[in-house]
Amino acid sequence: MPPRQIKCRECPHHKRSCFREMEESELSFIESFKQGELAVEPGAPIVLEEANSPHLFTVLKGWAFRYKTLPDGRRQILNYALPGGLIGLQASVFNEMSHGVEALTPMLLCVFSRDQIWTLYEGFPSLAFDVTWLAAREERLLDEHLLSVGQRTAKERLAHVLWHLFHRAEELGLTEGNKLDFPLTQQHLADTLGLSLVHTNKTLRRLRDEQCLSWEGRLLQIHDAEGLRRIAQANELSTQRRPFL
Amino acid sequence: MPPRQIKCRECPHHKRSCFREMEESELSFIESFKQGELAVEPGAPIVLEEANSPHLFTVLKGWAFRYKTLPDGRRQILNYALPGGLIGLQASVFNEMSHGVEALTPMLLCVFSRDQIWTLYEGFPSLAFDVTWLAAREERLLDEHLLSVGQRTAKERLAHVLWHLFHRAEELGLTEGNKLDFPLTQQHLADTLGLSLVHTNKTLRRLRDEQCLSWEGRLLQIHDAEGLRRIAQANELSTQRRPFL
DNA sequence: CGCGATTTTGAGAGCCGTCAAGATACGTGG
DNA sequence: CCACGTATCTTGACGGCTCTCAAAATCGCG
Repeated sequence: MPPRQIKCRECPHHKRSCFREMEESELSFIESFKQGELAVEPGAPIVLEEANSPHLFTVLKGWAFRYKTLPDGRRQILNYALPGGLIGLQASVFNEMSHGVEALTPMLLCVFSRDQIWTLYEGFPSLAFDVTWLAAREERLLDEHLLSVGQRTAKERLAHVLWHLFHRAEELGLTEGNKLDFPLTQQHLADTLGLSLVHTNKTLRRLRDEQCLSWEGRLLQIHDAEGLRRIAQANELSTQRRPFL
Repeated sequence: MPPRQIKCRECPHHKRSCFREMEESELSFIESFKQGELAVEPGAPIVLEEANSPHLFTVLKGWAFRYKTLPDGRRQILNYALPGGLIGLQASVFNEMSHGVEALTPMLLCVFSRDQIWTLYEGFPSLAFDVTWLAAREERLLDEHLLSVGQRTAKERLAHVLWHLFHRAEELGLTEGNKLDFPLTQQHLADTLGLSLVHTNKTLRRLRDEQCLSWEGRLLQIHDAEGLRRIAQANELSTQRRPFL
């Protein structure tokens, strides 16, 4: 299909309040940097775990997840990519990927050539800094996730991810009130939290029984966000404006 | 104490084969960037979990660990910092820290002012790229750690960290044959792996009984590295040369 | 020599995993 | 519109890995 090129300076995402404003010169540089757009279907691989993709992506629309697997098949979901996320930075830096990325919903990706990243560092220090910013953000999310999997109980973990993902979606305007179109299955949650599917299901039931949330089909509703936060012992989150490439 | 300034261009670390070579201009820039040196004692905090340190550090000597804690005191160790590691990048980028760092051994740190990081991005794209490289490396280590804590059994986790840390130390020339001066306590290992101290101890005993390793006092000896790797289902590691600031 | 930190071992409990079976939902083809 | 297959969700029973509690041994150090 012929990619419908959206001009970056007209990109609706740059106008969202959760992203920092860009200067005209930055926008036009990114535009020249952009190779095209890519649409992928749910379940489709965006990067394979062993492969060495020559591309760097920005998420324009949809959800994806990053994961690693052990030789015997056990899978750990590392993080989720939502609009504004960068995919494939590790490959750009190391020339090799050590994790896979798979789409959860229909997605629209902005494609960059990873060779060009060097010209970005040479020509636009402010954008180079943004790339580092995004890498550091991913690191912080992983820190928080690791704290969960290592120290929290099953109930705490579940409360934490759901609370966390809801807030990330909310920042991006994907929610309506306390409602969210939530594309994960319970298996995804289990692989995210290091729990079995069965135990995830039973723990979920307890959270529902306690009126914290409801989840039917793809519709997730958070009825007691503060309760979830308390259960998870989570800190309030700081909502800084972030870069969007 | 008056910091004994080692000139970067004479810094012994830059000559190690695991680090990339730097150009004269890069070295002299880093030198101007350097504020001084800091020595810290074992157990001393380098960055506090809530604090907002104005500094960015490079490890010249010694071991430290990064951690997060829950309000009720449970602690998760996120990663270890060895010579060549960067400490405080998140603070430089976000103006806030979300984890603490504590020294395990006597350390020597190279101190930079985090305000200057911007001039680095403007003046030296190659060094800016190096900062991103290091951030992406930390991300990859966290990915691997999360896979461990989420999916591996106690025995597999223990085999994996010990194997992993031994190799990192080996790269840096801190080992002698299969011997390593290992500064962690079993409590550190437990908090790293998300296990209780007691279970960590018992699992360690099994690895010793199987002749995989021995550990007396601070002396760790790996007798069967390949066995550890097999138990952990770990991939061989790629030893790319990496930047050192 | 004595005290605190660390390591070690045993006993019992509980959180969570595995196994198994059914229920529900959804897309496809007849 | 119904039959059917696949994916997902749900629930119960049972087992085991890991936790907590407790106490003793060992080490490091002033």
